Amino acid sequence: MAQPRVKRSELSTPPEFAGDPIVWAAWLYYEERMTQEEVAERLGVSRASVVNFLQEARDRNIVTIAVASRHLQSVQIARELSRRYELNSCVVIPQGSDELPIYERIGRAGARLLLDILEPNDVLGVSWGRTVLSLSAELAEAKMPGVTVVQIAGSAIGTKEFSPELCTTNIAYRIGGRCVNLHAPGIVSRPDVKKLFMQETSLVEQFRLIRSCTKVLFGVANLSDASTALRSGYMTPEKIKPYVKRGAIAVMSGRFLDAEGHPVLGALDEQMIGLTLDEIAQIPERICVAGGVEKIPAIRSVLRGGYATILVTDEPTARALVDADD
Amino acid sequence: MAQPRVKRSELSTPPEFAGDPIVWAAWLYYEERMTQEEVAERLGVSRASVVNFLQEARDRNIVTIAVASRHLQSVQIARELSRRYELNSCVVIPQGSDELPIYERIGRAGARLLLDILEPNDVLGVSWGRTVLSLSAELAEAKMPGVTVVQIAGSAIGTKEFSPELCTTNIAYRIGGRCVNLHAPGIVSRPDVKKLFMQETSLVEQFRLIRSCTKVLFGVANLSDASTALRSGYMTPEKIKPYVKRGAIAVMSGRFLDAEGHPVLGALDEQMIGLTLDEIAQIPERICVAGGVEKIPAIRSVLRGGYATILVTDEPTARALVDADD
DNA sequence: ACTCTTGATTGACAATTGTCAAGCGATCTC
DNA sequence: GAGATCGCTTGACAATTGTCAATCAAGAGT
Repeated sequence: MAQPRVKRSELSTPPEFAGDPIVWAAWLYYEERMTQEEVAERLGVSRASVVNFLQEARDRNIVTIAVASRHLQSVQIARELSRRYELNSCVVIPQGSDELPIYERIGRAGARLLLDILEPNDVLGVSWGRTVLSLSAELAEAKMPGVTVVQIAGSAIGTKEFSPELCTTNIAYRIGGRCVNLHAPGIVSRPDVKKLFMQETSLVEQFRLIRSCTKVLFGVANLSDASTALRSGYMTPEKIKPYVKRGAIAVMSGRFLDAEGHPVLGALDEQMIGLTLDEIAQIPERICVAGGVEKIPAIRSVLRGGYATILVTDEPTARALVDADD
Repeated sequence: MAQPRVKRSELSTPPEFAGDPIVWAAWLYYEERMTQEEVAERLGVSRASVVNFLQEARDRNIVTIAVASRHLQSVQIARELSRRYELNSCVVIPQGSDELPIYERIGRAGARLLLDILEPNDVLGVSWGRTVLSLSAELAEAKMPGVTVVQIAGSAIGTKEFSPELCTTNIAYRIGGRCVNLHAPGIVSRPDVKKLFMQETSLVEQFRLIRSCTKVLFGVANLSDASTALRSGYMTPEKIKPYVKRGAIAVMSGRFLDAEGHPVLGALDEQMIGLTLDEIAQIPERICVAGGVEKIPAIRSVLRGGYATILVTDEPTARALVDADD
């Protein structure tokens, strides 16, 4: 039954068809449940090659393997969190291998969830940060007709591997939607400079769009430890000092919150270009992706303030949030 | 590090949360790439249980594993078929294990493709048959906003495990769309009975909807061998005799075609309730799911007649169709 | 014509995964 | 309350899968 074994290079294989054995190996293995040995025989290569084909098929997203986010939402601890903080929905990922940093693991769960809840013609506001960037990188490709992705907070300088725009462009590209970036810094030097920027017609239009967001996606940072905001030079310790003095412990989308979830306003707010906390709270569906024990107080603050309708986090953090007494 | 091993039944596990360990096993194994042993340790159960959990997770579609249909379309033989018969797209599945019947394997590929090409607000016409039924059973659950699924050919009596309505209801249920079944037999006893039926307001409305289909899905049957149509009592040998005499070799959606792909009309056409071939040809996107060497002449006839814009078939059949001389 | 480099392929071995019969405990029946 | 039954769990073994260093083919450079 087995065909004679031929090396791939001996077959007349124009380069554009080189994917064939990979696709077929994937089909036979994953859909028809043949063993790798059977696939190898059918394709006329060694089993080791089949292993390589399958690896490449996964890498190139020819096969997709994903845990449906609605099932993560039905996990007990997720339900408890939803009830406690009146969330529309909540995803809790189990404590797993520590090989990947927590924000990548949460980013992946957030990516699955985002695809499940995005609807055609949504306008998705996107803040920026480490977890949001991970989410954008983990997103599977999918066609979501008519979706617009807009940046809701001005940019920081950006390091080699991280620029704020990457969050929006990644997401927009993968879901095949329109991408609208804010062409403005997140913090300008003086309040009057902000006014100048905000009068620019392009920014006026962008803000009109931003205020029509149907969903928004953001992370949360601590003020105490080295967050992306600090490391990226977006904020400096002296700039945030007055906020800390007045009780600020958390930052979301560049804005400050105290432990109770109340906004902490200050001079800097008049220099920031991006949605305010009040404006974010107007958006119907607000997805917060954040986890890790060090962020617990900050996340609690966001939840108490009612700024999130959906939370994606990890198990230890979720337990701490449920156990917290108000 | 390992938690003490506790039996699931010793934990306070209200039945509605019984899925928890299954969901988490799935996440840890498939998303975090832990080994089953690590998962077992983390969950405090034996590895054998993890195997069972993962099995159940797959069965219950908590994890989905699927080969993207657009990659099957890029396979060489599929491109050749597309060029040869001017198809918009073509999916060819490789010859695999013979454990599953050919129509189930093609049904699965068709299911993947359907999800890829369905767009919001589509009106999908669905014929009925063995392969279409398999497709409907293999379809993954997904929300396709605003899609309507309509039956385009009246029903036959239906056997225990197969009723024509199942094709439409399955598809509609899984994509979360509206389901419109034809409440009429596929073949009535006399032409004047058909006229009476067609004047019924409910049928008039249904046919108006059917004629607005944006996509249509159908199989093909041979006339020579025992097709579903014959086995289900929908047609009888004596009824189809006149058609065979005049060259009919294929049936699609209850209507007859000759080897060249030309319609073969006859007395029976005036007793059939359902779309005519001409009406089907008006629909913009026409998906034909059919395979198996015995169906080659019938499929070729459908392709020659230009009744399909998308074909889902298997490799040996595809090769035969490409090699055929016109 | 020879050698070097690159990238795909392979066989042999190690690790992981699937199977299955036996075990265990909860619940039901008489 | 003994015994039967059902469903879930487990340990041990068998089968499958992943790894990796060695090999091979083809093209580039001298």
